[in-house]
Amino acid sequence: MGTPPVETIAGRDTYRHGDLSRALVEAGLELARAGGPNAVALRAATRRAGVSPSAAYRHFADRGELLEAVCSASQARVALAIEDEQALIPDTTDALALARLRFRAVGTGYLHFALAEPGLFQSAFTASTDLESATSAARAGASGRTPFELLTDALDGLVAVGGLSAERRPGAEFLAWSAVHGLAMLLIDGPLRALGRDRAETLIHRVVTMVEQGL
Amino acid sequence: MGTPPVETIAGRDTYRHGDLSRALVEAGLELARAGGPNAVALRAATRRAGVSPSAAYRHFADRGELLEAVCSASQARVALAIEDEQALIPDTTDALALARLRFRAVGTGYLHFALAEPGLFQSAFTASTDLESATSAARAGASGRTPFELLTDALDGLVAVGGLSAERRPGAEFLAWSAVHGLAMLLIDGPLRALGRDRAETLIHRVVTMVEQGL
DNA sequence: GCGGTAATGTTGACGTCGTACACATTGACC
DNA sequence: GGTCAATGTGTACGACGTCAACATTACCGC
Repeated sequence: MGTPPVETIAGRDTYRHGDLSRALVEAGLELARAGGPNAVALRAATRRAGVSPSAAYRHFADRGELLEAVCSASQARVALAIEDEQALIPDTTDALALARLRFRAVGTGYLHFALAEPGLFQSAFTASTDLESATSAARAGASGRTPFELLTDALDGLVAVGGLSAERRPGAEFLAWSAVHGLAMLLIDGPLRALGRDRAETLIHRVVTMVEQGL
Repeated sequence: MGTPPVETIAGRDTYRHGDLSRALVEAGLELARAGGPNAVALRAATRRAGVSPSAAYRHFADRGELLEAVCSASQARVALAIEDEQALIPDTTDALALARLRFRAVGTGYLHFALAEPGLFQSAFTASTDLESATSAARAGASGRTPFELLTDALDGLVAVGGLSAERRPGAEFLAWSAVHGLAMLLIDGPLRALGRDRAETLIHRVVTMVEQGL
């Protein structure tokens, strides 16, 4: 007799959670959105998932591994933002103009995401990542490409239509990335934090133009 | 009778410390050098200063204020690095060439410091700072100018000798800073972390050139 | 169907951190 | 010389990451 213990464990009727790994990453994303990478705490994430702190260790070796998963998920969102920006480009028969617009959209999409979701943006790129992992599937958007790959694609597209000489192509992704990433950091974290939306937009346009001309 | 308590408190014979504020900042700098801004812990700093944790609160409102002081000190070192780089420029009568070299030295000094002292560099610029505080005396080098001011000086110098049109001058500091700061981040923290010294040096040269041409 | 095993979650503990409060010590000034 | 403000100490609390021992359950071969 006696009623069986339904919901004895907060928000859960079974002993097993079911999909804790994903739940922790999603909780981590919320924490990152609100407070950046430093706010991604193991205990806070497990609390949100309705699970005891140690449970996280069945899925992640330590906090760093959870943070890395959150980082990958954040990068995937950056990729989506870039793809969205590229999708706004009107149809054109001018291949060169199109390639240029696609290239610019990488930068503007990147920067608009940084402004719209500073916490996620910081988590995406301040948590340490190396070049190999910058091209891993977990960080890709709808097209299956990571932000870094979307950038190299755009540069290759420029070369294909003569918008960039092949001799200047090698390493160009790092030049472009540096400029755009740096502006993002200054706008979010740094001395340009207090800049108004309009001024920020102007700067974004100028930086992307500088890259286009300076490559 | 009985011997008076000499050195009862670790590394100190008096109850008062004497210069705790400075000692804490210096301890904080060591921590930052070794582990970046996240490693700047109040308790660790007080431990190194041979003082109890609460003592720090007589000089800093909270950890954030200590971190900010460490940040200022780190920026002062960046300024010194830039000044050192500029001091290496050989004498020339060609005013334009000199202005260009002085401008480039800002970028290369900045980036060389980032590579040589990544922990300090991160602490200098990731701990949030706004534009007003980017021009405060605590962050200045030997010349009394902050890194940001050294950059604006170099740009003004370029305009003065015709190396940059006056119409392109406004906001140019942000373009230049973005590119250089972004590369620093990618080299230290980001995907370019594993790059060799030579490749990094090549990239540094190219980014500075891109800025020069793209301004 | 049944029992064992591996996967998954819980409990309790330890050492770290930031911070607050009450208390102790001391230099400096009337 | 006594008082006061400045400075440092001790103790405590809650949050954090992490570990080891234990509990519960899904699944797989019999």
